[in-house]
Amino acid sequence: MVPSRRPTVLDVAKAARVGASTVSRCLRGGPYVSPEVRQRIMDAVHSLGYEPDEVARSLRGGRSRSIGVIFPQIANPYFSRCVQEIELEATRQGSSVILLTHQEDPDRQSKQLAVLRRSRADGVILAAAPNSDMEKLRRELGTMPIVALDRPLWDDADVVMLDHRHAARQATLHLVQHGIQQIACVTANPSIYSFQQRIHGYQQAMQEAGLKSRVIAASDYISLQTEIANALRSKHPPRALFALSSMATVSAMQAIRNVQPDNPSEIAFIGFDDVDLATLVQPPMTVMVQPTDLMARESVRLLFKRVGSSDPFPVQRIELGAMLIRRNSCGCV
Amino acid sequence: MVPSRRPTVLDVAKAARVGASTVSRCLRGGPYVSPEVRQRIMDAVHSLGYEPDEVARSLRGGRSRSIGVIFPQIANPYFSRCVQEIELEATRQGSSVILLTHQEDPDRQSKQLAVLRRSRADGVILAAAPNSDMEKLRRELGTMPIVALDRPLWDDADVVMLDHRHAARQATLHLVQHGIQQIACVTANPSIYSFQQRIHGYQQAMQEAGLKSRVIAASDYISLQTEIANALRSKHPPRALFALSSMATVSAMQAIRNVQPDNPSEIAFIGFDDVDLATLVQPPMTVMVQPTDLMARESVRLLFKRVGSSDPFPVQRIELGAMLIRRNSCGCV
DNA sequence: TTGTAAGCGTTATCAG
DNA sequence: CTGATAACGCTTACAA
Repeated sequence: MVPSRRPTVLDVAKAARVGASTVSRCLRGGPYVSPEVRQRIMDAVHSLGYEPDEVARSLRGGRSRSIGVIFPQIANPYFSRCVQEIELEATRQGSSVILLTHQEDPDRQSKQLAVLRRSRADGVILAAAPNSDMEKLRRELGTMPIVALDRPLWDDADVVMLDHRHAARQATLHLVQHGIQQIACVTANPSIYSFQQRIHGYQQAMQEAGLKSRVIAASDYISLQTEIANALRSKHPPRALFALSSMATVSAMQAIRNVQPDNPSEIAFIGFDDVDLATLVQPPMTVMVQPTDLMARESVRLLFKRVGSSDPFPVQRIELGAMLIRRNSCGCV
Repeated sequence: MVPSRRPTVLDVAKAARVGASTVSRCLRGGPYVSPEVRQRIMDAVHSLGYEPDEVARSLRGGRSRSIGVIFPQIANPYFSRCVQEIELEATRQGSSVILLTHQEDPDRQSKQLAVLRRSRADGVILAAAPNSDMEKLRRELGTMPIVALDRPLWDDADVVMLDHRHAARQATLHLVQHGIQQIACVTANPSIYSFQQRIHGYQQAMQEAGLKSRVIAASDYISLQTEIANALRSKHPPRALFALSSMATVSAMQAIRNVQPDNPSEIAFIGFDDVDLATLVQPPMTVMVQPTDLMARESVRLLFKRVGSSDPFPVQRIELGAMLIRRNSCGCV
């Protein structure tokens, strides 16, 4: 009878009347196996339903065929798309994904890194929490290669991200070209790198245009909305809003609707990251979209290149451009 | 000097001048360790920076402290929220999440299950692909406990899901109560269980009301939109649309806009799952929302209960209710 | 209370 | 070409 426990190489070896190492060699496509023996082994494998045990493999070999992904959170159009694409690419490469979130908290991030170290992840893709202690983080990585996504780490760490500054500058300039002068920028938690850079890009564009910048920030959805509404009702209200994330986009749209229910197009608008119904609000929303899939895929590929080759190649810092999808909220017709 | 390789129990044992098993016992909070020895061990652990190796632990102990999550896809408001909540709860329970997608393809699903088996996942949370061969799936699980999410498996498998039928029936009835008679239901791929059930719920409500049902289905975003537009332009167009998913929601809204750009509120509308800008389209969108976080959390808890206790307790089939968020698109004022 | 030794399932090494 | 054997790092009997 078939033993109730999972069959091991030894069971296969016994059934095929060969040694364990021959089974191993055969299974991993190694040479030095006579066709005849190979046949016997394969038969045994199938009849026993043998499958190699990844855990034992990892212990023996060092490689765990899994990569860690640590993101701030997942329920957000940008990160969820990244996760999807990473999963697809990792599966293609025969690795699995251990998914962890740090919720923008460096301490939680440390814990999650420890999880990956202890489970011997082959590498890490990380969108780091703000105020991370980089020296510490570097140590916490141990020997795991890392690729930063969306937010860079230190100088000689691979990173794949948007050219946040440039993207924000372009969006702002677009608004300027529509002849608008009072342009405010609205953002969630500005201690986050990507938002910081976008703020800089916005400010730079405003300065170039000789305009005064105005940043509206708040860390949660609701208070951001209130802040924006206040600004809109103030003495000198902004005539255009540039939202730096999908969360800020929703807050801003909400605020506009509350303050200006009858004529929302009075206030020009550009959002960041495409949201579900962007085409269906009135006026249809102009947005900066990131090449999310590309970024995610590249980060995985880069990571696997690091994992694969022990001799290091030059650091890669990939900064991709965003695309402005012009609909009508910006003032375009 | 500290060895360059990661320290092991043996290094700690040596440094603390005790046996390896004492270190192990001490670290896992076992009894039978004198305070004095414990101190020496702890010191050694800290000075060496020792961390137990999960891989070795799994190999020895059977438990891998990781659970597998197989979803159709992730870039979707419903599943991404589920993933987020599952990650949070799993982390709380000291396990990590291996995230996999099957893209509604049973073959890919089989492969992903194999991944989990081979990496000895402690359990699986699965939203199964349509047309899965349940007998096969059951075998493919091996000894891993499973909890079905969103879509059930076989009779004696735990499941946490929406009462899809009831939810759809309620939404439909709500439309009926507004005095509308021509109500069409629009859905993506109707071979998916949850959509099937929602269709049944819709049909049941229509029948109860003595009305004729009409289901508009297509498997991709674009063709669904075309189908809907055609229906809307037909001889006897529906006067209300009930979309069964967020994807269908977007298609439907798009179609309404294309056909009826000036007066979108001519066509009543209820969507499924809250989308980003649901409050901001005109008229604000009425939607059925699922208790996503609760469902995700419960599925993890249930799974861990199964993993923890070897003696089986009764099968749990948890069906939660959805909530109708009444805004204005349904006809409410 | 503590230490020794035997695995867990694989694979690399190195003799046959 | 093939097969013992020794790790990989940990835990769990079983002895001491």
